[in-house]
Amino acid sequence: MPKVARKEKILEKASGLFRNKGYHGTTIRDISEASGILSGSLYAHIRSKEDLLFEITDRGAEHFLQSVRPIIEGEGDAITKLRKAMVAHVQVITDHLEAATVFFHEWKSLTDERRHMIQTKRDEYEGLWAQLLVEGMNEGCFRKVDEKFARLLILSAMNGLYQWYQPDGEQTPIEVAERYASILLAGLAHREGSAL
Amino acid sequence: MPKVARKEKILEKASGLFRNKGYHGTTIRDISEASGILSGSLYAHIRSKEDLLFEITDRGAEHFLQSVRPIIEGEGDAITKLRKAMVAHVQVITDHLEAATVFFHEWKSLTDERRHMIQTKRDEYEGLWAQLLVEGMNEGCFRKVDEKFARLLILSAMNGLYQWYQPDGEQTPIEVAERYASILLAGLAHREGSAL
DNA sequence: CCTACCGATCGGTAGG
DNA sequence: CCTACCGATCGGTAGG
Repeated sequence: MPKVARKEKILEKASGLFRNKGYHGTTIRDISEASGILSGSLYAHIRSKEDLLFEITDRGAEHFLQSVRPIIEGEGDAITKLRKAMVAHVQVITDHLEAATVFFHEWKSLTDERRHMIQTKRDEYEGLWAQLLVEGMNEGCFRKVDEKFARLLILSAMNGLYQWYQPDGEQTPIEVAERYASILLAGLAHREGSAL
Repeated sequence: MPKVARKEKILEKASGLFRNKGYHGTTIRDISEASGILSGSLYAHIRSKEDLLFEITDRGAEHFLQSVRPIIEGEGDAITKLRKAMVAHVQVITDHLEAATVFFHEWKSLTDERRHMIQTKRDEYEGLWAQLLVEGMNEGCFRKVDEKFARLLILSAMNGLYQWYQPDGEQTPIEVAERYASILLAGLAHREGSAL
C-alpha cells in the first residue's frame, strides 16, 4: 500500500475509534490493530496521537466551512440560502459521520495552541450563520428573534443528527435537511392553534 | 465532614471533571486532588471509578424523568404541556449542568450491564416525548409531521444548550425554554414570507 | 515497518 | 483516611 493511502487508512480508523470510544478512551494500540500495523510502526506515519486528533478535527472544520461558506456568501434570499445551508451542513455530517462527531466532541482534548486554531474556525463558521440570520431578519423574511439564540437552536438541532442518523436508514440526507428546515421555518404548531 | 457529605463532594467534583475532561480523560488522582483526599483513600467511599460514572449518569437520568414525566402524563392540551415539558427539561440542564453533560456524553463509557440500564431510562424518557407529540398531532394542535423526527429535533435543540449555556448569563432558564418553544412552535419565518 | 523496550502513569489494594 | 505499593498499560523511541 502506498504511503499516502496508509496514512489515510490510519486517519479513517482513528476517526471511527475516537467517535466510538473517545480520544482518551482510544489507545495507540487500538489504532494500530485497526490499521493492521504494529504500534511502534505507527510512528513512521504520525508524530503523535494528538496529531491524529488535530488532523481529523481540522478536516472536519474545513468540510463545514467549504460547504457552507459559498452558499451563505452567495446570492439569493435568506430563506432559500438557509435551506441550502442546512442541506449542506447536514450532508457534511452524514458524509463524514466520524470526522463530524470528533469535530463536535473531541476537539476539547487538543492542547492549547491547536485547540485555539480549531476554536477560530468554529467561530468563523458560527459567524457565517449569524450573518445569514441577520440578513434574513433585515430582509423581513425571518421574524425578529434573538440572532444568537436562533443560531444556536438551529445548529444544535442539526448537530444532534450525528447521534441518531443511520446511514442505512430510509431517509436521504437531503430529506432530513428539508424536514428540519420545514419545521424550523414554519414551526410545529398549526396556524389555527391556540395563541402563540 | 460526615461520610455522606464527603461522598457527595466526591460525586460533585467527579461530575465537573468528567464534564470538562471526559471520563477517560479524568484520573482517579484528579478526582482525589479535587476532593482533598489522597487517591488511595478515595476507595473508602467508592468501589471503582466506573461506579462514580454510573451514579452520576443515573442521577442525571432520574432528574429528567422525574421532572418531565408528571407534566406529560398530566392534564392539559398538548401545546401547553409541550411548553411546560420544555421548561422542565431546560431547567434540569441548567440546574445540573455537569450531571446533564455526563448523562449526554459519557454514558457510552459504561460497561455493558450498566450501559443497558441507562439505555432503558433513555428509551423511557424519549417515549414520554413521543407520547406527547403523538397526542398533539391527534388533537390537531401540531402539524402532522414525522413524530420521531420532530422529537429528535426538539431534544437535540434543547440538549445543545449544555454546550453554550452560561449560568451567569442574562437569560434565566425559563426565558431560554420559552424562546425555544416559541421558535419551535411558531417557526422562524414570517407568515407572509415566501412559500414554505 | 518490525523487534524490543522504556519511563510514566494508570486504577486499585494491603495493612494499619 | 494515610502510607506504601503493585501489576498493567499507556504513549512513544532506538536500532535495524
